[in-house]
Amino acid sequence: MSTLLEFQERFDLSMEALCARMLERHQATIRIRKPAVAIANLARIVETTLTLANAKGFHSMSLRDLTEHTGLSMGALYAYFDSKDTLLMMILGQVVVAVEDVLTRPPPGLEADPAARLRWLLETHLYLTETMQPWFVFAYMEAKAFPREGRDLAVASELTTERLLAEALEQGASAGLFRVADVEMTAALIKPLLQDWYVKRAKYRRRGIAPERYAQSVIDFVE
Amino acid sequence: MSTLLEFQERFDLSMEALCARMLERHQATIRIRKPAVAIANLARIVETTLTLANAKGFHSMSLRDLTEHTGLSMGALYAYFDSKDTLLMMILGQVVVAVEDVLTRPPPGLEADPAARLRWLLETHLYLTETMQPWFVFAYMEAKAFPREGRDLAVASELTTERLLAEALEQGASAGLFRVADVEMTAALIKPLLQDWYVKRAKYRRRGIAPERYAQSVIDFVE
DNA sequence: TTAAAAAACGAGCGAGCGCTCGATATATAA
DNA sequence: TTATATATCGAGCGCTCGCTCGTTTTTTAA
Repeated sequence: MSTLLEFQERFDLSMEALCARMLERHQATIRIRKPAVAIANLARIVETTLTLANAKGFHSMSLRDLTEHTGLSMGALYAYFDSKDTLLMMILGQVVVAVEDVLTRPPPGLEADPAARLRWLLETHLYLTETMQPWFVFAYMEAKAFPREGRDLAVASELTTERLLAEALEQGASAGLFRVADVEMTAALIKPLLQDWYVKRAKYRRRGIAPERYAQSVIDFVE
Repeated sequence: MSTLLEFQERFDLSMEALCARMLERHQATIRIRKPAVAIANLARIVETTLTLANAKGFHSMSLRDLTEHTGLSMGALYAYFDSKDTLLMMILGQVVVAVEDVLTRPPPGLEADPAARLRWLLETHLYLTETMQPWFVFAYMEAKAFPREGRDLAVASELTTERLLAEALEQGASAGLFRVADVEMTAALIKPLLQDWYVKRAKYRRRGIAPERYAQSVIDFVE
């Protein structure tokens, strides 16, 4: 059992770190040559996009809104992406990469203990989505507006998470530790509990529920 | 314990019935005088709007898309609503009315049995959202794009559902029937399970899970 | 100090949007 | 049949959108 702070020390998911990785992944399209400048402006662009898009939808956010709130001009924005859809895909891509990086690399020593493995998975998922909350809300809410390629990516990423859950349950069930009638169905019921944490974040904040507390509630609920 | 079919016999939630009620509620704005004509065209408009908006978002659906798929002209559409936002509000309003009609009127005899009351609530919620699935997906996904008035309505409707759940849990807890540490938290955790049914309907359909089966799973999970 | 490279600027483009309105077609009743 | 009420039509208006590109400003290095 660990805490959100411990998680955030292990993984650097700050806006700067995420935008640095974003820059690497999109060197081909980004026309800005100096990394320091590129990362700083990317951070402003992404920050603003997440705020505006999560408030009223990506499609309803115009690029003129974006120029106003970032202080960058139309032309400057297009040095960082070559279309509005590309901007969307850059953000979505970073969410998928983060899920890959964090969730598919459990710390060693968990293979033997199914209960601990499941607990680690639930907890880590909650801490990840807590740290990158606006990113995950964006990916979840804009999913249907993604271009084809992006929708496939989002669906694949969703399935990865659900498979990780199912595997952990399966291991516990065959070790005789869990009583689960239907592994897939149980995994399918856990997923919305994890999603609700970031989609309805305001609801839980209003009630003063900390991420550690929610993690414990979900673990209790599942066990 | 009842079935989806029994539910659908008790409540007429067919497209025609819903559009008939819609016509009553919007006599002031709808310029068509003959009910038969109005209901038939409303049905086509709403059906198409739900399909297109749920596929790519209400904002991305243009009124020209709507003319193509309904066979009605631009001018004809504006005999049924006076703005695109009004169309959105008409659909949302009908969802709210349906929730009011169905969920706040439990059959008599349940007051004494908290377990049965909770079971009825979960089951009825699932059957309602199953019957009006595209309507509920629409209300859920477009919520943030609603005009102010609409967002308030949606939030109020959400709270009603959560309060009904909390009340049922509360009654069971104080009767000593349920062991619930935190009534509000438990209600907050049940909500996403009910929502997942209609939001991710395709996932459950792919797995061949019937609404009765899901209802039973949620009831088991909760109990 | 100066010339080249890098970054930012923002008016203007064509396209598509929500919406209007005078003309037209259809149904109803005299 | 004719007159009136009802319903439908769709070109066109003003506007905002995503995006471009010639120009200007800032940074870098000789």
